[in-house]
Amino acid sequence: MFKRMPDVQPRLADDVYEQILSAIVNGQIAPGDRLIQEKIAAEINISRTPVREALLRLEREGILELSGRKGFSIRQISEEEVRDIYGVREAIEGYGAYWVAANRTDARIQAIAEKVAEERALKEHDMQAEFRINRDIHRTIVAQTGNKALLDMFDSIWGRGISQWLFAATRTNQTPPDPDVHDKLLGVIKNGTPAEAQAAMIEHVRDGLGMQIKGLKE
Amino acid sequence: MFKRMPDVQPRLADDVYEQILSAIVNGQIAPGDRLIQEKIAAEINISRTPVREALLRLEREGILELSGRKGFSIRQISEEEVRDIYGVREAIEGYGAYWVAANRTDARIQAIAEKVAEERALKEHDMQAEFRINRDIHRTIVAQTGNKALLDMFDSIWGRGISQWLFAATRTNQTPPDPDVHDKLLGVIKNGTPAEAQAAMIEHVRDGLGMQIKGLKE
DNA sequence: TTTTTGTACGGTGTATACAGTATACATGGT
DNA sequence: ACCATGTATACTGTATACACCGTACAAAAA
Repeated sequence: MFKRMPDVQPRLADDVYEQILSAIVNGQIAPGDRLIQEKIAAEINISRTPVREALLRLEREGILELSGRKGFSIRQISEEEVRDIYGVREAIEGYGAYWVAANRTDARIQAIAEKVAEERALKEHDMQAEFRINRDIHRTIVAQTGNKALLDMFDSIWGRGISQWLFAATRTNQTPPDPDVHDKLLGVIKNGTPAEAQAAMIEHVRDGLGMQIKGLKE
Repeated sequence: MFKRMPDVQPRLADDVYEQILSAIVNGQIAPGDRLIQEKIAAEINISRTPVREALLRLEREGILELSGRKGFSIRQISEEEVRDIYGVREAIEGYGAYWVAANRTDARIQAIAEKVAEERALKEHDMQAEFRINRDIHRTIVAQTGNKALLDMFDSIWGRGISQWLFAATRTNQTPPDPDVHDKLLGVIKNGTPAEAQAAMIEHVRDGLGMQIKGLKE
């Protein structure tokens, strides 16, 4: 009763972090835009300190970069880095698929199936929505392992690709939003051996890399 | 000529970060010790700001935690978290071993062999030295992929275990520093199929987990 | 014009100052 | 002795102030 005090006092920096990140995902901040500490601080009526903390965190996560004294901006990543990121995804998500297939449960399969259904039900096909649901599906698979550290890695590696993903996706928007692909993947996780599930996931990720590179090259 | 200006001006926070981290690895900071921003700042004659940035980063990386208003301290992790960490290691390092075996090169094998030799040559068997060389071996394997993102993940996940590892190792210091284990692993990477290399690495990591848990339980 | 030099400005990094709150300790009542 | 209450202290989090330096632009020299 009387409401419990939270263990750790909230930090403005966390808010700012969330706001900036979702602004990137929503396309309100584009590559090339300059993020100035004081500007942001003034805009939301707080001081530079928490804003700075948020920006530094985003920098460390590879999402932003600091260009000399011209402020922060979305980091442009090279093709090699994209390949690297997808390599990590193979490692993490492949492991996740393996684990889920090895520790199969109705509840776990169900959780994933729900996300896939969400994708199928998706009406608006803007890139941001596509991105989110796609990430959610993959994230849900990894989340089924119950391994928090693994999920952290997942979030970390997906954070890096954000802007690039959206950029490439916008270019090659012939990209069909085929939920069939995910259905197939789910099928293997549901019925295949762990090794098969892992292989299917890795192949699926590789396909994504192909798209990405194609979008980058044009 | 005339020396080049570094692209980005150095930050005191990075120094502080390194210092605190190595102080942890060297055992100068033990679990339970309280890290107070002002104290640290005074000790190295800088202001609280960069110290705070370093501490926040260490907190985000799961190495430190903030306990109310009692300052930061080394984060104690549960057995479940240890298991999680080792799961991630299986994913990342298993992938690394697979990759190296699949893209075998004399130079790559050599680089790893050198580290293993270093371990064998090790004279002082204090826990910190053991920890470092062990990590270096594993890190070198992953590094051979040339995948920077993967290496980041490696560093990230190893950072979390530091204190726990040292703690457990100190307890069960019957732990023999057997370089044979790593030699065997290297052998599989050198001569086996990629799948075999991956399996060997995963098994090796699992053995490590066993030790860790044992040390934790006592 | 073109190039150099000066200068104001913009932006980060660091230091300091302020506010708020949990913790610790002391004090007094029982 | 023990518990409750008050009060000081010790931290963190946030705001503000200062220092420094690269950039941009303007003015002067060629």
